[in-house]
Amino acid sequence: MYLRALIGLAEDGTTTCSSEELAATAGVNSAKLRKDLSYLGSYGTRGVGYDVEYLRYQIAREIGVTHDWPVVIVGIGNLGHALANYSGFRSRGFRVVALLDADPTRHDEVVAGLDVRSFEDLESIVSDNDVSIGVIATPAVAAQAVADRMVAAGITSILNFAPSVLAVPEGVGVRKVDLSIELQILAYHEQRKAVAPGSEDAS
Amino acid sequence: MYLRALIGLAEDGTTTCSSEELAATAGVNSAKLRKDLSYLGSYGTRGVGYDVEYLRYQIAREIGVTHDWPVVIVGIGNLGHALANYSGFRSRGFRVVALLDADPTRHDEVVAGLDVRSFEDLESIVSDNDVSIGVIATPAVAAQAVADRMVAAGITSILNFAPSVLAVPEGVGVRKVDLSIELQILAYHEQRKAVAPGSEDAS
DNA sequence: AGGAGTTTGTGAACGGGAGAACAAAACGAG
DNA sequence: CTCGTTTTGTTCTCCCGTTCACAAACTCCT
Ligand SMILES: NC(=O)c1ccc[n+]([C@@H]2O[C@H](COP(=O)([O-])OP(=O)(O)OC[C@H]3O[C@@H](n4cnc5c(N)ncnc54)[C@H](O)[C@@H]3O)[C@@H](O)[C@H]2O)c1
Ligand SMILES: NC(=O)c1ccc[n+]([C@@H]2O[C@H](COP(=O)([O-])OP(=O)(O)OC[C@H]3O[C@@H](n4cnc5c(N)ncnc54)[C@H](O)[C@@H]3O)[C@@H](O)[C@H]2O)c1
Repeated sequence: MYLRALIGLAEDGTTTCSSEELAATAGVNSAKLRKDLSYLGSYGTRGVGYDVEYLRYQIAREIGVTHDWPVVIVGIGNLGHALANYSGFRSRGFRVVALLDADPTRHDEVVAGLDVRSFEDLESIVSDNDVSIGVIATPAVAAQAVADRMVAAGITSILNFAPSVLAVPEGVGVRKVDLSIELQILAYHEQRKAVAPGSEDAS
Repeated sequence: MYLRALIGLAEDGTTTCSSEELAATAGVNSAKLRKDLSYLGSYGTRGVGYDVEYLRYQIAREIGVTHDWPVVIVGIGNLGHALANYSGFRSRGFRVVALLDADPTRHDEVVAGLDVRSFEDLESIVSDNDVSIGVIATPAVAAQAVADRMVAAGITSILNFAPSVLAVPEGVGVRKVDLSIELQILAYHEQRKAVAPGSEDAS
């Protein structure tokens, strides 16, 4: 989030910023921001603030997005199409190297300049491109099988959009994005507001 | 997550389950699950476990998804199309009542059985359908303006896919889904694995 | 050079979630 | 009816993220 805020500030021509400004831009408390940044090193100047470009590079280096990460997307349905066409990944250090789908009727298609390939090609694509990050956008029933195959092929980080709990070996990272649950959380707070007006907790 | 796990168990024909089973299905610790459920009430039977159907209803009621929530989606680009076509929302208690876009060339289109309408129609749609939840899938630069207008129209919960920090009045709920940040978190752990093998923290 | 004004970096207090552990409750067998 | 078994509900403790508050460090002005 700080990296994103810094990129925004840099685009606006800001060269220097205080922890207060940066925290406001990122939407967090300034003490938290300073403490977070202090874990990376002492990149600020007391009485002055942080150099936007310098701090931006330092955070990017720490996160590991100074070079591009190759990514494969599996499941080129509604969501897979959107992800493949999303330009934001490219500009944030990720490069989609392949789109895979189990459905042979999809293999003719070209999406975002890449042709949809067979899921069978996973292993060769992963080893040829040194891919370590995979995105799962298949139906929930297929997600575990896809994940198993990804892990076997050498992928060690998975972003899962399917609403299912994935079991993976130790050392493999998984993050889950579950849109229905996000909506349900909103609905819960809505209901609370309706039931107990005045005592709602706006988080 | 528990609700989803319960639905899965119910589909498999399970009528009763222990906190241990349910926790394993949902991917959490059983003590945490019991504590979470205890906030809703005492719906289990000691020595037996939980009745799947009963607990499912109780959780759905507590969350507020026993009836459908109307939802509007603003920004029918790549992501908006995917969301509009997603059947999972409907089956989890959400009903997309309108698709809005500022671009007039999109207004001819029909997506998922709904025609894309002008953003100008927001106010009338919200009041006619009693909509309280809005989804933002526009570019980041437009997100704040869209949010302001949503709030003015009466929407009190926003799910934001644009990578920007939204400022909203007290009492309005906002949740953010940021796919790039999810990937960056994965990349960070990847880099740590590469730099310090053996000391990785698989979360 | 020195003092006033800023802003960082960090120690200390706070709050809350997560897990271990156990008493209370339900059930079935004898 | 009683005892043993199972499983919940809850307490207690630990740990970690967040925030406050302040000394240290830097700039600028006189
Ligand atoms: N569309 C959305 O906006 C949205 C929102 C939230 C969650 N999701 C979740 O994302 C996932 C994908 O959603 P969608 O709407 O794109 O579904 P979809 O049905 O449109 O697409 C799924 C694709 O996966 C492919 N597939 C199926 N099994 C496969 C396998 N074993 N290996 C490789 N590919 C396989 C199918 O051929 C299809 O092209 C689902 O789990 C859904 O719940 C989607
Ligand atoms: N496509 C993805 O997979 C993806 C992934 C992550 C994040 N996002 C984010 O989601 C948002 C949408 O992405 P996208 O790929 O669908 O972009 P897109 O450009 O394909 O679609 C954006 C749509 O919003 C409409 N729009 C623009 N300004 C508007 C306004 N003021 N009011 C109403 N509608 C407006 C445009 O006409 C367009 O149809 C972006 O903020 C993007 O960063 C997208």
